[in-house]
Amino acid sequence: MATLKEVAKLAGVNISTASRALNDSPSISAATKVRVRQAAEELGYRPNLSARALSGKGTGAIALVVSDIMSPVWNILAGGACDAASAASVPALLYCAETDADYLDRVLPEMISTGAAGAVLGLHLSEEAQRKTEASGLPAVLAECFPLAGLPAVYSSRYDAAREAAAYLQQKGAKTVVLVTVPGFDMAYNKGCADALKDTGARLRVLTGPNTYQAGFALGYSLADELYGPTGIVAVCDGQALGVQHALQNRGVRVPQDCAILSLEDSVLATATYPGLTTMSKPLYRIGAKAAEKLLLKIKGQPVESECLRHTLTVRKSTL
Amino acid sequence: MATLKEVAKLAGVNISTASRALNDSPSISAATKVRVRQAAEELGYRPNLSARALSGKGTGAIALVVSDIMSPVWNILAGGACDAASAASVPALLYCAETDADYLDRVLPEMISTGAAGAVLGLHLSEEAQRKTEASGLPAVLAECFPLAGLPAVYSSRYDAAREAAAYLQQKGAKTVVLVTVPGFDMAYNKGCADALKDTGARLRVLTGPNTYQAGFALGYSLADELYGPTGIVAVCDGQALGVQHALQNRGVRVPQDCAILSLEDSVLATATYPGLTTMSKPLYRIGAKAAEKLLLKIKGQPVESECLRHTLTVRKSTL
DNA sequence: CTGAAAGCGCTTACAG
DNA sequence: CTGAAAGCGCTTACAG
Repeated sequence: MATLKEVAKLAGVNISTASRALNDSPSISAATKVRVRQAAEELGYRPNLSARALSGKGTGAIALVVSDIMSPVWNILAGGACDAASAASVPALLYCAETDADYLDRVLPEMISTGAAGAVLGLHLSEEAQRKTEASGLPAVLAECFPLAGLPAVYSSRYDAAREAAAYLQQKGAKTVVLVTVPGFDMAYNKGCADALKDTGARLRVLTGPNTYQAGFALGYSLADELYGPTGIVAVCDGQALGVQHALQNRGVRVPQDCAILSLEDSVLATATYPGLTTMSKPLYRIGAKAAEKLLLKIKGQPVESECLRHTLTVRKSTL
Repeated sequence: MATLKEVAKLAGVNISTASRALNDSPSISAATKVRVRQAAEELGYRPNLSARALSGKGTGAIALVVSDIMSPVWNILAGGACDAASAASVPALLYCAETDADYLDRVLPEMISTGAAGAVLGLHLSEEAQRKTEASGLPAVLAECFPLAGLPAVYSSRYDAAREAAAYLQQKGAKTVVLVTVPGFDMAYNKGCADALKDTGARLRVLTGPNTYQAGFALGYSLADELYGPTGIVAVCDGQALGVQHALQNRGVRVPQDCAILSLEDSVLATATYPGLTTMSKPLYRIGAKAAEKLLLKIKGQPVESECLRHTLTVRKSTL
């Protein structure tokens, strides 16, 4: 790789002039800039980011941490953040951290050591983890994680999604709404459903199980025996939703006629099934992208605010 | 962040001694090593990777390039590579490149500029792109991409997967095997199926369409009219396979009794459907992990060989 | 508008 | 076994 020194030599200027020309400093004559740029072009010059980092500017690299890149949900968020980073031509470092402890003990120190300019935090972080991140001084913005400390976040409202989903099903005729969720998950889902059904005469049931297709299937199988009258299911994850759906269909329950199903995710699973799964889709790609954009602003010292992005209802065939 | 200088001061040694102690140089007394390490621990010292990179060692960061992190296939490969990198505690830079041109014009120069020590190339690269990568001097290993130039690769055999899939269906009674593939895809799939059916009396049909559920659905719909006798479908991707399956079922074709379906991927889609999709699964996670491990070896100067990893047959309910 | 110099935090010959 | 010094490739006050 050509270095700045060689570029400067070819352009016949001092290395510091070359540096300024390439960084578009206002105190450099247009003629010089042109000359230096041509030289850089000719040599295929690419700045060494490590050197740049060391001399003050930082590599500009941002870290992207998600709980699991292999999940068909977090990978979308990562995709949005990655695209935003590449649009701004800053490198993106990928980290996976499944637990708070792993994040705090391993990932956070590693990010700092690597010289990341900031981090997009696309995973569920406790208040303590959020506080410690802020205390570390590393600029960070949360992605699809509710802000509990001072860090800004880009996220979608689970409460709203659940409330609108339950309301939608109730309006379509459901007398019973079943919320299928995961033990330990955000209670905002429960509250949203409950609020939507208040004073409607429809009742709410809550079923919990692991976030998997198999668990949903088991839940659906037993649910089939207890279905009386028009029912709507709000599932917190696509996998669960499909498991429930297939078990019900297997037991002779017609979807959506006897029982409608709506998921609060919107992964590949939602479209690759028949009948297609209706979803209140989280804008994960945009959340990832926006979080990265805000991070870049924050790194530049600009103030950034938290932002709640709207989900959108995508009606497919699992609801009326 | 504490610097090496502060650690050295606290340990009462010269900075170069501190550096060597931390890097476990053989020419440092055990007692000194202990002292320096305690000092580092006490200060929460973390080496500045940019500085290290600049002074010769490289950041050690490896680049991870995939065609699309949002795909439920490539994200698994990325997950394997990411885990391997973190096990070796080297940072992983994530890049997405959908085309050869984007890879060559944007990603490759960026990786070099960022000072990546090497790259795991988890995308389909033409011979030219492979050659240019090698010429760039950046250590690289291909992941799930057939080696066409000098770069080593970790991949699975498409020919074998297709051949075994077709043979399996034929043995289960299929008189016609339909290969559902994507225009422009590797012809090894076609050849594998053809070879498997040679001299069996079973015939091969090839249908092509985009790699999507919708395209598969359309294909399946028209295929339903032309089904005579026991048929087996080998689909190159899960999305297509499911589309075909659902369309057939929709048209009254029983899966697997009238028509068996086998996919050559094994994404989340395969398990989150009913009946479950039988697959000849590519070991994508292991491919990603192994490619990263080999890359790390290659960076250290050790010779590495290409390796073909076996797929495994996962029988679910879409075949007899 | 441009140049000479210092410095970022490390590693690694070179002495001792 | 340890220290003093040079150097990696940049950026940025400080002079001029």
